[in-house]
Amino acid sequence: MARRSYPGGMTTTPIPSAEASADEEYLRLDRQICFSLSAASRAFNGVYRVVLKELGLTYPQYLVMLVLWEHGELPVKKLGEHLRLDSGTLSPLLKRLEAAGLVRRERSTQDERSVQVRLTDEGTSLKERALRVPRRIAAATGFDLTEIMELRARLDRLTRALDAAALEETPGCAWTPGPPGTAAPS
Amino acid sequence: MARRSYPGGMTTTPIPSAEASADEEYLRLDRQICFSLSAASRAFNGVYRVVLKELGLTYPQYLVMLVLWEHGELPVKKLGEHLRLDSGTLSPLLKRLEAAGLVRRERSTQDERSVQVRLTDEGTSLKERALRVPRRIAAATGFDLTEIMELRARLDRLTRALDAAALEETPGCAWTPGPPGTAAPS
DNA sequence: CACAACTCAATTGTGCACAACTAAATGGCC
DNA sequence: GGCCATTTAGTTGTGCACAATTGAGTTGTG
Repeated sequence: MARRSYPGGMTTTPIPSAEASADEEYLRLDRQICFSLSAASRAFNGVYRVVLKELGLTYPQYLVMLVLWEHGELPVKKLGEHLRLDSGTLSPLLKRLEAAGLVRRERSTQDERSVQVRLTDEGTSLKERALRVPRRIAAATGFDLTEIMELRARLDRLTRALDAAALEETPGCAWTPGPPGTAAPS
Repeated sequence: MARRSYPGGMTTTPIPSAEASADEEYLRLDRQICFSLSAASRAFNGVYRVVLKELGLTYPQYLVMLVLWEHGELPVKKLGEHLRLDSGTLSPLLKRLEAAGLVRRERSTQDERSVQVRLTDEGTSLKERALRVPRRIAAATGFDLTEIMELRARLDRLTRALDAAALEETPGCAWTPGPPGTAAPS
C-alpha cells in the first residue's frame, strides 16, 4: 500500500512522535475491525435481502415476523425488547406489515396505552414459505452449525460488553481515560 | 418487480403443521444467529456513537475519515471501494463532512467525471483527537487483541462467503435447493 | 378525588444503506 | 468527425436506527 507518510511534526501533538506510531497502528487496526463488522453486517443483510425478496419482506421485517411466529402475539413493547428496537423504529415498520396484510394492530382493552400485534391468517401462513430461508442463509455463510453457534456466542458476548460499556460512557462518564487496564494490548 | 417469480408457487408448501418440527427448530435458530449479528452491529454502533460524539462524527463518517487519514486523498470511487459503499451513500455523507469543514471535494482536472476528496487542515488535525478512539472501543468490547483479530478474521471470511453467495443467488440462481449437504444440520 | 410520576406508542427529524435512475465525461470504434 | 458503450457522481425514493418529543393512559400517594 502507498501508505502515506506519518505527518511527523504535526501541530498540536501532545504525544511524542515515538508513541504516536503505536496509536497510528491502533487507528489502522480500528479501521479494520470496525469495518469488518459493519461489512459483515451489510453482507448478511444483502443475502437476506435477496432471499427474502420472494417473501416480500425486508430483513428487519423478517426479524419481527420470526418473533411473532414464535410467540404468536405480543404488545409492541415486548416486541421491542426481543429485538432491541424502540417504537420509533417499530411503529412505521409494523404499519407496513399491516398494510401488507401480515399483522393486525389493536389497542389492548385492558391497558389502552398498549398495542397488541397479532398475525393475520396470511401472516401465519407465510411461515410455511419462510421455513426454507434459514437453510439457504446457513449455506450462504459457508459455516457449519458448530461454527455458526460459536460465532453467535461470541457476538452475544460482544453485544453484552458493548451495551454495558455504553451505559458507563453516556452519563457522567465514569470512565477514566487514564487506566486502560481492561483490555490493554498484550 | 416479481421478475423472479416462484417456480412452484404455493404448491410447494403443502407442509402440514405437525410435520415441521425440524424446520421449526431451524427457524428458531435463524432468529438467534441473524439477530445476534444485527444486535452486535447496532451495539458497536452505539458505543461508537457515544465515543465519536465528542469528535462530531457519526460512525460511517469516522470510517471515511479513517480511510482518508490513511491515504490522504482519494476519488469518491476509490473511497467507495475501500468501504463497500456506493455514491448514493457517499455523496450526501461527503457533503456533510464538507459542510463540517473536514474535507474538500474538487472535480479532477484530468478526468472531469471524477471528484477528488481531500482533507482540510481541520480534517487532518482531527486525527490527533481520534487517536484515543480505538483504545476506548477495544476496552468497551472486553476482548483482548488476539480475540479481536480472530473475530475480525472470522467476520471477513463470513463477508466473503456471503458476497459470493449473493452473486449466485441474484441472477439465475445457480443454487440447488435440493441437496443441502453444505451446511446440513447435525 | 387530585395530582405528580411513570408507561407506552406514535411522531418528528437526522443520518445511513441501497436500488434505480439521470447526466456528464471519457474512450473505443468505424 | 460522429456514434455508442462505459465510467463516474449525483439524485430520488424507500426503509431502517435512533434521539427527542408529544400525548394519551395508568398508577401511586396524599
